[in-house]
Amino acid sequence: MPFYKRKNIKMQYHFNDIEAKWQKYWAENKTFQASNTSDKPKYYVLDMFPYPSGAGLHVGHPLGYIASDIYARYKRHKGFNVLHPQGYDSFGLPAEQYAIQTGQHPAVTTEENIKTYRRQLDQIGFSFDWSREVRTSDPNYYKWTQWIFIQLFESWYNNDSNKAESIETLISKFSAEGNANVNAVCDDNIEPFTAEQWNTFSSIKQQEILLKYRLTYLAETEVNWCPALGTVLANDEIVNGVSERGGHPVIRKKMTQWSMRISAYAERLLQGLDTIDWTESLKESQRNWIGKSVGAQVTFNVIASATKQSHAIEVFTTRPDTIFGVSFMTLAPEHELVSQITTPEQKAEVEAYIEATAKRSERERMADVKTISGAFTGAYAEHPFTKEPIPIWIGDYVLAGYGTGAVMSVPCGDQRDYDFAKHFNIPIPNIFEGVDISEEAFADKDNTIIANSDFLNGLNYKKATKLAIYELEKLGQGEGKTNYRLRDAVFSRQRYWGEPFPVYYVNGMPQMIDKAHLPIRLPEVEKYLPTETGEPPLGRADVWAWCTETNTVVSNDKINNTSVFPLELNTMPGWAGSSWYFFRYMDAHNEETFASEEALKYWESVDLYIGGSEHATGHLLYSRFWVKFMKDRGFVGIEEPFKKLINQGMILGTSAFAYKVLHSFTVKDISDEFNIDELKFVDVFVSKTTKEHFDKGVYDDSLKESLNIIANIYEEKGFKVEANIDKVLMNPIHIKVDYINASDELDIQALKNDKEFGKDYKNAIFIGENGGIIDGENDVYKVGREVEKMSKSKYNVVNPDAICEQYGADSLRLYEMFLGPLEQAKPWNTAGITGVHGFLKKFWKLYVGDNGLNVTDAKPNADNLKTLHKTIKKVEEDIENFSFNTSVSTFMIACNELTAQKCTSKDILEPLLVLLSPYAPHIAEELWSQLGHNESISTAPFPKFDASHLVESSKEYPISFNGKTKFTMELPLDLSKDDIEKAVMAHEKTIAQLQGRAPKKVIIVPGKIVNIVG
RNA sequence: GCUCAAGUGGCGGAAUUGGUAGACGCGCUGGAUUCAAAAUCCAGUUCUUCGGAGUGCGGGUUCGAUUCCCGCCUUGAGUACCA
Repeated sequence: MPFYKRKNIKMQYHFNDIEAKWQKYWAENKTFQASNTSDKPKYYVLDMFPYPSGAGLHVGHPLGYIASDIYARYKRHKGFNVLHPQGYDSFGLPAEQYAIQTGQHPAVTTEENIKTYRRQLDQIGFSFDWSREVRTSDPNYYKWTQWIFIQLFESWYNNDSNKAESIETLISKFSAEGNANVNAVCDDNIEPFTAEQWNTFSSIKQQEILLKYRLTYLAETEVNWCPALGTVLANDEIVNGVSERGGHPVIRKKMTQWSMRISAYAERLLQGLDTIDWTESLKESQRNWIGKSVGAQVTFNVIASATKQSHAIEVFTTRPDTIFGVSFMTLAPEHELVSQITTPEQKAEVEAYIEATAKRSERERMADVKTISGAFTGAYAEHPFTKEPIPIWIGDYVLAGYGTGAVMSVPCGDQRDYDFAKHFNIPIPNIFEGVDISEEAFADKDNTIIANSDFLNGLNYKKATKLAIYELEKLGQGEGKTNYRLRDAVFSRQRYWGEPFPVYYVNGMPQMIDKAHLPIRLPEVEKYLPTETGEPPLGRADVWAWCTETNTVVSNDKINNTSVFPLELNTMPGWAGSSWYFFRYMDAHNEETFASEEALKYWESVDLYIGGSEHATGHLLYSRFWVKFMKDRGFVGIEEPFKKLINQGMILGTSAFAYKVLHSFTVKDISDEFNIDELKFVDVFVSKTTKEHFDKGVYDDSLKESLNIIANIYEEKGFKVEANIDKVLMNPIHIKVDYINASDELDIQALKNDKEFGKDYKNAIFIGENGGIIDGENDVYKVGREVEKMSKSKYNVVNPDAICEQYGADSLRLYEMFLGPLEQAKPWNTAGITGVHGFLKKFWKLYVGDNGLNVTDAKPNADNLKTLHKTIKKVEEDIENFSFNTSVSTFMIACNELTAQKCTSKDILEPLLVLLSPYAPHIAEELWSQLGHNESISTAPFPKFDASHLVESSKEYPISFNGKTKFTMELPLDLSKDDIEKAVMAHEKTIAQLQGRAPKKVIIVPGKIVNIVG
């Protein structure tokens, strides 16, 4: 850089130097390290756990981090002891898939990715306390994930106390009184036993029984198996019937898996939603996922025939009030009773139907809701009240997995039953008073009056339901019941890169390894694929057996099943580590426990959690589940982990398109020999305006020109061509957004020099807005733009590194906030960043002039004070409301006003810096230090708002006629209504508006408006 | 289908309890400065037939509606035969 440009280097806003300087300062001085003891009130701000992906960050990722960072910094100014940590959810599929492809150990790639991630985060200037960093793949961390798993295994859910208890309490109940009086959440296939029986059961038998009660249990369950990924998936990992990651098909398969008895917590998870400050939409999706329905379980006895023994069908219904409307029953084709009750005459039909439905994939069944299908079993059930026979059908609209897998079909009150009845000509009795059911079912509970229903006649939904349940209970054929859609969560994954279970097997029964010997470290394997025999990747480990004598992991050869036993081959799912990480940040290096009691007590729960809404039914539900469990067992003191939660909206990309002209030519006189390569198109692109004309059917000069060019090229090569203008096509081609300027003009030279794609455009011809071939500066090429999801394939990804280099982190932070409301999806367009960058330059100039610091001890004037206090008020309100976009505007307005006022007063400019510092911390720190401070601005007190500076003596009243503002009038604020009216009526413009008419009414709201009606 | 959001200039968006619709910024237009460009600064920028009209559409409440109520349309997200 030449000398003359360098001489006042201190005077200019050199954001790169400033930002590097302060990032270094913060790191060296541990500015943001939070203490677990403080006189200040605590505040815990957390970002959702990032997975360190290989692609690094794009500008969409830091949006939430910037918002939470602003809030964290603001809270420090407000005198809080702020915990604002960051870490990595570093186990996961992508690293493993990469390992499978390249053979690289996932730990190695994960480490590299974390480095990139960290560098990118650091350059944005976040106030994270990195001393508390956690990584789920770190053995010192997953040691405690394993420990929590053991605690779940050692617990059962007691419905009487409505909480999880130690399994010991259950064992003592069993040995004292058997299981008759145990009210637990457990498997449904439990046989009753007495204390005597329990005490004589073998150890294995006892373990088998206990497994049915434990909060994490091993059971053969029907799971979602993804063959392509070679693993099972949880319900929330499947989107539209295919895997969320990769979009691979998923099939149902029976496997022995670890499961989490989250269903025990269904009601508490539902109730807890009312106590937390989350968005309604997020709570709603959790409510839907939990899917509570209140109704009754009813027993229908199957009418025994000569050949069949008696059976009973259990159904769940939310409408016991409609029990007299039952005209058939429907079982899921998979229902276990189907084969037993089907009559010989119907056997062939039923079996054919079951086979046909089994063939249909889950996806087909979901997609094809309209087709009605089913089969009659030939069997009849007896109505509990009328004792009439009811035909039993099977149909695939009844799901095996919900309720009891069987329904009492009330066609007059349920549209699906109605459609089924119509289709198979089953009678549709009407049990509703004054309702026409000739066209469709009547499902409106609120307006129901029951008829044709014996003792229920004349009752409404509520009363009839109650009475029906009462009568069923009297018969012993039913009871009130609440059902939840929420299923227990499968916890095993057939993967390598996850937490190993602290579990070994003795005679096939799982045994927990004692806490003292944790962590059980992930073993080495030579390949990250399942074994040839279909076992998970850990099946490849040579050293993966547990020795109960040395309490160590030993070589598999030593397995003797007396002292050395095989270890569990599955690993834990991605959500294991992320379900409790917020506790570890409180005390990240504790080796005695997952976090000390004092730390847990001090930090309690996360006060503000910011992240994406995609975790609604996964992470956010599982975390709540684990926290409730940990509270029950006394490990933590809170019921809900995240008090307030905000979902940041997605940042979309603004894709750029160039329009390639494609032409169909009639090639005349094709000679026998020609080189097909010479026929290769030379790409000709037309500018945006031409494309718009073309879409409207206008063939402008630029299009004609481009066709000429193409024709000429052919002619030069010896072909005669005849262009047919109706066959012209225009293909939009994605262009890397890096080469587009603020006016949507393409930098053709830069595009042609692109390392990756430049060669594709080397010979391309661009025709500009004015219709000529672009050669140098003669014309510009404009691209079309469209908002799409930000993705590599659309060439609209913007990397924050480039933004930081060109405009600085403070500009990036401000611009991300300036784009719009935090929670809304919004498009990114780099062009707009010049606005906030220009603001920062102007802001800098307010403090530093060509000759040094501008700031003086001059007394502020009334205008200066008004600007400052208006800004304090607005910025404070905005931050409290998470309306960060409007604060940025407020800063711009303040800067514009103070510049116009030529304000140099330190009394104004110093507090203004504190206001700005959460948003643009680097420039604030720099100017703060130039003002003579030796301490970081980060804990400077937030300026106090003083309303007295905003008091006005007059108001510019809008004078409106019939609600339409016509002109304004400056009037003193202390004027009475009458005086205002007089003054307004005397105004010449009022007289002109009224043209002699007398107004019907004059509305005056002092300090607001005047409205003249008439 | 159901649930939840959201529809305002060329674009991102603002208007916090009903009270001057379009703040702030981008882009655009014109001007200053410059040999020139960048940068910077100044002015203008909803539409308009210059009467007005105007916040997705149609009604309503009100002196007054982007804001409240009713009905519809569109877009996005989630969910999907849940008995």
